[in-house]
Amino acid sequence: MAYWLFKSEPDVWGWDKQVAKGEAGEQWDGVRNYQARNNMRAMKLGDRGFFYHSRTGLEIVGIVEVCAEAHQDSTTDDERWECVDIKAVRPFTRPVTMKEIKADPRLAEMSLVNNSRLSVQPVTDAEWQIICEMGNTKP
DNA sequence: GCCAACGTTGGC
DNA sequence: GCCAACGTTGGC
Repeated sequence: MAYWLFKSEPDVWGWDKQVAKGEAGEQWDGVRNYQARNNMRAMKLGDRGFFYHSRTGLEIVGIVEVCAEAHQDSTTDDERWECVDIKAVRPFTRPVTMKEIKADPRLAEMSLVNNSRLSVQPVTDAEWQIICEMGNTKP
């Protein structure tokens, strides 16, 4: 199983809205960046991801699961853009902030740290474990 | 609200 | 196919 990180702007689509969608989940639409789209194409059913709040939160607030593999983004007719569906799994016991992530040398390779503009990113197994521990949350 | 970093566009 | 100009993102 692979791990990922999804960035949201909480003003537009935050963790609470994601939780409200329940088991059905919701498509992660609106991505208009090839690298981010390619990451979504690589996702498999059951893959897990961190749910990150950018701009007004700057912290990882929860864990999500891919509940539908890549398909056409229904918010556009442009066939280039695809997205997956994700559903909330559990919130972080304690959110892990960008500050904490930046302060840990083991996490220095994360895109979140060195390519802040990529909105859908891969996360390694090791990074996943470390961040879950930091948030006192079951992986 | 500012601005650096990055991705995309389009003229040549 | 290069690269300058432009638009967007996101941390601060």
